[in-house]
Amino acid sequence: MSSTKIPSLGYALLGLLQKPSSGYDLRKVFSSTSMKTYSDSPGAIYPALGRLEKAGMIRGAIEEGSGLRRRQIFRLTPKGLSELKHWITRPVTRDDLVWGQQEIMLRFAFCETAVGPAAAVELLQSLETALQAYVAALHEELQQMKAAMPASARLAFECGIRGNQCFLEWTHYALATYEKEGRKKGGTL
Amino acid sequence: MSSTKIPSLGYALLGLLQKPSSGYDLRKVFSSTSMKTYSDSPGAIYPALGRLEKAGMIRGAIEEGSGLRRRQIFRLTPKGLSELKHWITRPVTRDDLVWGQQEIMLRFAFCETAVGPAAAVELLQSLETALQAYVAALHEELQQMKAAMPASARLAFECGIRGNQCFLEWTHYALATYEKEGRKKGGTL
DNA sequence: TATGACATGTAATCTGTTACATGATTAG
DNA sequence: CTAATCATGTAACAGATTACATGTCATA
Repeated sequence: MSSTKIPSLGYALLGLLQKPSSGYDLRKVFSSTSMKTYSDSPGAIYPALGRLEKAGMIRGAIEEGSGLRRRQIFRLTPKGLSELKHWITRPVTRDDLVWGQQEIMLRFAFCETAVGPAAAVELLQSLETALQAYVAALHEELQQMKAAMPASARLAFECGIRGNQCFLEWTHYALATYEKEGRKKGGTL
Repeated sequence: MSSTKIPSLGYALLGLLQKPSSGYDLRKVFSSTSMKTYSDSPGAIYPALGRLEKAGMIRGAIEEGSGLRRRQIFRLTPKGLSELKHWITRPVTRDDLVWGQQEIMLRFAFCETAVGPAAAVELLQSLETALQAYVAALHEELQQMKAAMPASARLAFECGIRGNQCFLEWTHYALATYEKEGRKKGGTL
């Protein structure tokens, strides 16, 4: 629907802004904890927030009078929440896998709070399907090329296959976890 | 030694140029096979080759008279080979792990042909050490945070841990493979 | 009053993406 | 002759990195 392309960092910010935060808060999330893959530099985050605000995805309000220096607190707009949901719920493609789990995991991590547990299960199923095909294709590629590769190159390739296989097993584990949760709460999937 | 910073794509090109190739050859490597993570667009590769040539890492020579259109074949210079070796053999840091296996695997894949099998074993050992510490740290972080996380966020975190654990197991497998190779050839490690 | 943490931003530079432009050679 | 493939590039733009600049507040 919206034609503006949002880079990965933008979606990370949208997801985190489900809880209203200042730019500084967001930087701390990126610099501490996991998510260190995203830059915590102000030169990345403040311009990104500016772009999101201009696109109407978030709205900043200066927090007054709380003693400290002026802090601008950003919140998701309805449009921003909608965009976040679209990004999360779209099916997993081969390209998503080629270009690293990073972004898929971000989608999954935000899924439950932004869309709901049922969407998390759907995302996992989509991921499972895509991974099965991808792992099979990688196996085939290895068979065709392994004769012409030096040992280290072959091992590096095998590492990629194992990583994706591990990822696939994780989807089973995650689905089983949701099934258990579902039974406990008696929800309809 | 050399002060110019080379981005990941630059090292990928240096590694591939162990076999002299044209820009077009390199693009095909990126677009087909694995390594799809690197862009195959001419706007990325030709400028990158130009920078490497200006830095004295590679040298291009126009291939004449072979019937086709002029093709420029690039070769590693001694300086370029030295830079490649330095990049491959430097110890694996925590940051290398945080920022994805991608680049480490590239180093490993080129290791055997650029430096030799003994260096591959050293790289694997360095990687193993770094991974053990990293996995332990991730486990600890999970323990501290799991109470405050929604299920999907916790599962996403666990996915990261499992992935690194799988990666660690791969290093054992790869080391075992090299040990076997070493015994077969009677080399001294 | 000086230091450090809080908090926000800008400017220069580099790299990558997208899209376009060019030209040679080969297959139909 | 025309289209596709080989082969190389450029230009405009978006986004990230790095480094710098600014200013508040608490505390030692």
